[in-house]
Amino acid sequence: MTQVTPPLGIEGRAADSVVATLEARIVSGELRDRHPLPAERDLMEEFGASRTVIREAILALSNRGLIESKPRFRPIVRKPDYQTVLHAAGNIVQHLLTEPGGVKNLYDSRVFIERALVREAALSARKQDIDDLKQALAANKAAIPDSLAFYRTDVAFHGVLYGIPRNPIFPAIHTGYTSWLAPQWDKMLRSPERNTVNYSAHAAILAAIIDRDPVAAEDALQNHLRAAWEYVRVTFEVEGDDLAPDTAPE
Amino acid sequence: MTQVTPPLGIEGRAADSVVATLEARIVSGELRDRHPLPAERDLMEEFGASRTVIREAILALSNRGLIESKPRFRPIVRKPDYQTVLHAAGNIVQHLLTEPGGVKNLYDSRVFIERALVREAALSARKQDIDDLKQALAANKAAIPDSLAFYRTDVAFHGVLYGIPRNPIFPAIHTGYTSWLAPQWDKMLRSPERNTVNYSAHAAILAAIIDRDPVAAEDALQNHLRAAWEYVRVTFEVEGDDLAPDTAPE
DNA sequence: GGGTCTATTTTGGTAGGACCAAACTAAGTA
DNA sequence: TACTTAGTTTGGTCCTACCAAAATAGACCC
Repeated sequence: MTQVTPPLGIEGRAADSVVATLEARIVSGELRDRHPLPAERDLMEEFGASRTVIREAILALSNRGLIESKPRFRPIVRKPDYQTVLHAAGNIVQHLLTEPGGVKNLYDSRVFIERALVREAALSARKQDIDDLKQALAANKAAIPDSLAFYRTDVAFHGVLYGIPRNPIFPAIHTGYTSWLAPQWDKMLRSPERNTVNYSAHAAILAAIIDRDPVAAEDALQNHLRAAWEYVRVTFEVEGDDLAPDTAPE
Repeated sequence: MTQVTPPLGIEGRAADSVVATLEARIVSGELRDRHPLPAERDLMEEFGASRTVIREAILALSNRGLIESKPRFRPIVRKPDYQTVLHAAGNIVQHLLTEPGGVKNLYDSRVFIERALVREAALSARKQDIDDLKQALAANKAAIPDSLAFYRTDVAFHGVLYGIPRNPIFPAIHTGYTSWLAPQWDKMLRSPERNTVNYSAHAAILAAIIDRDPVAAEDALQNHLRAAWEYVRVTFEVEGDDLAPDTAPE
């Protein structure tokens, strides 16, 4: 009845302006991080929009990672960081991993990155970095009997490598890799024997870094990750060879 | 009035099941790529859900990149690929770039990746790769007088590097970099003189690759990108020094 | 017959109202 | 002060209605 339908011509969707405004408020801090979003009914009053539009906007923000929206709870504002980006990408990555060669591609990219990381570490790691690696390695060694703890220290050790470039993008990538590849990794059988092998590999990498030998570091890292891949591959017959994308007969 | 409110207890949001089903149909190909999605009213009949729920699901899929939804047009199905991931991340990346040091961080990560890429190229580029690089370089040279065309061939040259590992993730990363950094890049003044400098840098990189000299290739690449950064920095006083995040006074 | 203009039907976008159940608050009680 | 409970938000879902733009069908002309 009381249908006005404003301009609309150039506007596009009405929810977009709401999204943009809320987005700006979140990044500006006007809507504080970790705080709840105003109630939908308040927002619709403020924006003069219907609840439909407000909900649509909230949903969009939620899907973009700017808002954390649990089932029946008040949405929580999440100021975006490098972590958020990876989180947003996560959904789609899951699909890609199911495709033939998907896991291999992702793993290979990880190997590629980490090869460059250890090389960088060997060339320009600071004393602090070396100390961090030593500490992570020690924790790694101590956790050999406990496979679950070992996994955590394993991740932490690699995480130190991602921190060396002093670029927040790399730690985000690291958590991306670990979370995305975790499902594959979790299937892997763990044992103290296996842990010992991995610990030795870590030790070799660190030794090469301390020796300032980028080639040795890169080799050690590559051997380490390649061996790990072979281990999961032969154990579970994951798809994908060294180079061939592998024709998985549907 | 006719309110039933089914189980709901464990279900969570009703749209989720719709999202999951449509998601499965898209990846399975039942909903074909590049084809329009069924009408909302058809979907609500099929799923026995209200239009609200269907729209919510469509919006979610759209924000995840599985659907391309233009203002008033029928949504188009987009089977996810490595490109989609980057696209989905794009929105948030934009915000991060506005923060102090954001552009620098992203650019540095690009330098890091490409250093590793040219290194890899020098070590294991195939004849085909070399030929592609030669061809891209020739196009680059021919485009020196035309700055716009030069930019395109510039991007293409770097793109060849991203293709060498034969991993579809890298080309996706490349388009991510180019699209995300494009706004900064576009502000840069272009000129045949500047183009000549960049062309020479490309030539040096290729020469080092052909010589199978990874160190020289990496150096050439690093010099090239660092010079390019310096150029835009001094021209527009972009925030960010070599290491210091730099306090940009608002 | 093929192409162009027009009337009709579809379809997405938005509004507004209603209801439920879970979450939240506040009052009241032990 | 701590716990219970009644009342009040608030998010989730459904429904009906309407508009305008898009898609389609049909009439029309060349």
